[in-house]
Amino acid sequence: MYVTSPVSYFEPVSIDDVMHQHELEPAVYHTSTAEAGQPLFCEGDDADFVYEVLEGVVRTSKLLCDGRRQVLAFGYPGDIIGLSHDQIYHSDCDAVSDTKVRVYHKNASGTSFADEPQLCDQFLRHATAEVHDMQEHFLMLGRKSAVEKVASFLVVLLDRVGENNDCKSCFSLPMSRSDIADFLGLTIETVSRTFTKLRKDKIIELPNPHRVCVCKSAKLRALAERSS
Amino acid sequence: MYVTSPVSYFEPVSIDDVMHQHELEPAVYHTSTAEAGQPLFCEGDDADFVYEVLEGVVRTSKLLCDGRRQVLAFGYPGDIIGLSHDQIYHSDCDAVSDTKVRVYHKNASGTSFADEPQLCDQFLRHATAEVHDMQEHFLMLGRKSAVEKVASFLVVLLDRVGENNDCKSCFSLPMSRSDIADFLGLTIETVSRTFTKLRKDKIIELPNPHRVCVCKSAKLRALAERSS
DNA sequence: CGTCTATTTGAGTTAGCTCAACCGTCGTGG
DNA sequence: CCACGACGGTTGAGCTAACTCAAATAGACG
Repeated sequence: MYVTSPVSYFEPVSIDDVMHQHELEPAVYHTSTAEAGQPLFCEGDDADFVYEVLEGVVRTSKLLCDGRRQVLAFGYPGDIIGLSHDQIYHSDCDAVSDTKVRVYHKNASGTSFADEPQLCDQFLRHATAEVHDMQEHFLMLGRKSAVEKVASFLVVLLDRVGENNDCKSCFSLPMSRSDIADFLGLTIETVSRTFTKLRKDKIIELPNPHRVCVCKSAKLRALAERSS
Repeated sequence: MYVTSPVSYFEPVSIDDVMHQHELEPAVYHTSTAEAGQPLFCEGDDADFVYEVLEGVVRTSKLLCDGRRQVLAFGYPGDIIGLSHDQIYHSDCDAVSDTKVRVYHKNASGTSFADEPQLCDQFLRHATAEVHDMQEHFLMLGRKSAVEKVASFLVVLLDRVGENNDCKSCFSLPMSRSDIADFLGLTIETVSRTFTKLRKDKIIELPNPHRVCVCKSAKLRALAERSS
């Protein structure tokens, strides 16, 4: 699911499994790739496809007309992107790193999934899980300080993609500081300063700007999880 | 749908209609009332019911352990409250004003709606519409100034429940300043000051703290819709 | 080796916060 | 019937976290 929440309750089930279970023809989907920086879709486009991220990371975002941007979510493998209630995408989606996706073609009959109940139920699970994650993100955007925001962000990634290296847990940060800032509702400078602060406090290490090693995950969680 | 977005594309369809269409027994739901201030459910409770607001206004919110609160949404008639991906509510829900709700009992088989495809499809529409509205709210929480936030909030209500009184459009504001503050990620004082500013600029009138008349809706929209 | 871009760091500013006082309404009890 | 207290809302004054603008640094790439 989307990386918006400090805790993930939802166990993703590949939509592929559901499709196969019900012997839907492979014609209704195919796989595709996108290079880092390439768009998958733009706000306003007809929402003809639903995407499942297989490899890499994508970013969904919305723009204000004066250029301010809000990153809505980073999509990691297993995440479903592009569900829309009205056949139009309401955000931009771009590949952050080189990405492989599975593309589901919308059923010709339009927006209804009622004639594919298993798929519908699966999408409903994804949608409600997404709502849940977005709610955590709300709490973060609305009520947390810069340190709490950055710590929360790192904890989500830690739990989702962290790999243990002798008592440290490391992961890559494919997105730019600007992406992180626009995700957390901060400026690039504040994000950078906050990373530096966490590094100076020996809570994390930054071998390079796109790699994080968490040394004191308990302290990091304490900073993030002032949430109940 | 939830009041989170400056623009509403989704035309709510009462779940009741869907139920009747498919001749589901009335036993699977009933109506209920809640007085202002009463809880409908709490974070952590088993998510046994899904609610549809019929009359009044409800509020969903989450708390940080130190008491900071984020109001996630205000639920107006037609809105669906309480969908969960894992059978547990992840927010509190309380009645803001005296409220009438329709209560849907979860199917005994558990979380799946696959055996009620029409209902599932309808819930999926609600869920994706909710995701859409939440995305607009993200932009607001993350990237807008206090004036833009308050203006956006008023525009949503204007479009949803505004009633024309000679060239003004009026509506009631049943929630407290504190609810509004926690919805917009501001403090009570900032909300109050912003209302005062809009009043002094003759953009709105405040006959009393819980009633708003919008005099210059174009100006209000301009303040809100710096969004694209 | 120079250029370009992303990131970090520094210095000063400000929007919104905190704390405190004040106001108006409403319900209660003398 | 009026005084009083409680509560929600408004206003004021000063503070601070995060912002803006600017400069320094560091890789990446031709």
